[in-house]
Amino acid sequence: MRYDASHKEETRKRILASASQTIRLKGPDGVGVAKLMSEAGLTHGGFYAHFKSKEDLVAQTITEMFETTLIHLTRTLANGTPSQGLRLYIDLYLGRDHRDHPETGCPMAALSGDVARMDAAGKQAFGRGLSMMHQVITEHLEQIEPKSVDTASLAKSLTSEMAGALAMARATFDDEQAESILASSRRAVKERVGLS
Amino acid sequence: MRYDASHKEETRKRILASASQTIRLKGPDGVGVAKLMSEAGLTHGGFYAHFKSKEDLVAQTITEMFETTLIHLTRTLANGTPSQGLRLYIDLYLGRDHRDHPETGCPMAALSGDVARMDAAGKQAFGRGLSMMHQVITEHLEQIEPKSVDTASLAKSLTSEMAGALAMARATFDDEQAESILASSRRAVKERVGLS
DNA sequence: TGTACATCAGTGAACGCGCGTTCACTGATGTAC
DNA sequence: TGTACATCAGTGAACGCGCGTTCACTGATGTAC
Repeated sequence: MRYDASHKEETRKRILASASQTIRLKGPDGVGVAKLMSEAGLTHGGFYAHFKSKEDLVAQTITEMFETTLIHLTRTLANGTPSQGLRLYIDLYLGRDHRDHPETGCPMAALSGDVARMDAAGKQAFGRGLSMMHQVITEHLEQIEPKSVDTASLAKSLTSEMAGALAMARATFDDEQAESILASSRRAVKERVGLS
Repeated sequence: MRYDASHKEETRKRILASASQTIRLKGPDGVGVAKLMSEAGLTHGGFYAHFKSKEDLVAQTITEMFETTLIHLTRTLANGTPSQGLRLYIDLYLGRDHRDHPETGCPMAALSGDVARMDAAGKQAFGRGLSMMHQVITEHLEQIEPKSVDTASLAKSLTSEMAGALAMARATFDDEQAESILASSRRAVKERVGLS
């Protein structure tokens, strides 16, 4: 059973990758350690060789989620001109596919409520991710409207609206209502960045 | 131990009132039935005389929360002129006090993530509340800018931004970052409704 | 080259605990006679 | 008016279960001699 030097790290990454999906889907309190380990093809006993506690795992998955989300954000924004890239990101973020797939989607919309109830580690991971999202969007906005009074402030406001709209759309049973919430923010966000 | 006709209903309301606070504070999965009952001065066994299941209780508390929130919204908007009322509501909603007290605050910011993972009853209660919030804000916006192209759409967009900003502010450990997120949306929301 | 031993990622039984839910019971009071 | 009984909100013991965490163990392989 002895493995090469990188094996343990690979296993840790595998646990994180599957946990980050299940946690977004069921919530941090919606899955147990045993389930998370079995999804990674392991038994629960080995968990504590990789993580200090379940809380630690959750904080680490939050970091993971934001890393993946940031890569996706950067790639999407790079499609076509800065304006085209931004339009695409807005449509994807506030689209039906994203609404229906929290497991691979933005952690801001999926987990902010849970993180608000966590202690330091989780909030710090979330805050770091949030700050990177804001930064990437701020820099992108500067390419589009270099004269905006406060691009950083606009980036935060837009991010909050998008995450909020997605969270609201997911929290209603009425499909039409959900779509109308997303459509309202799709329109408003585009208008606010001069894409109307 | 026999009580008058209204006693049972009063007890139910008392359970709902204390549960609605604890559930916003700890999350639906963060408190058990026994704790919720003891907070209402009762023992856990009596729970099922009032509610079909814990899920049922959670759905009913969501309705409760929105009712209280709507009363508060309506009262706040009625302060001074329509513009003054709206300004006050924005400042209170996106203020430090609201951020620090989810237990008496807006259910949209506190519970949307959890509701997204619930089944029909919870989502329906949330969707109904959301729809009433949108309606009250739409009607208020019409008093301020009767010429806006689509007041209902604007109301939804603003609501999403405010709920999103509050949720983000609560999910970071860094006080300055949280304040900056709230400040960005305070400014943006006011600007969007012509209160700058 | 062949043997003995150390390493350590992963296993699985076990822990105490709190969960949601059920149910036989209590006992104060309203109602029937 | 006085007694027997029905009602039913609330009690508390008990249920099976899954939770997070601990720990003695396994066993394939690298290393020492």
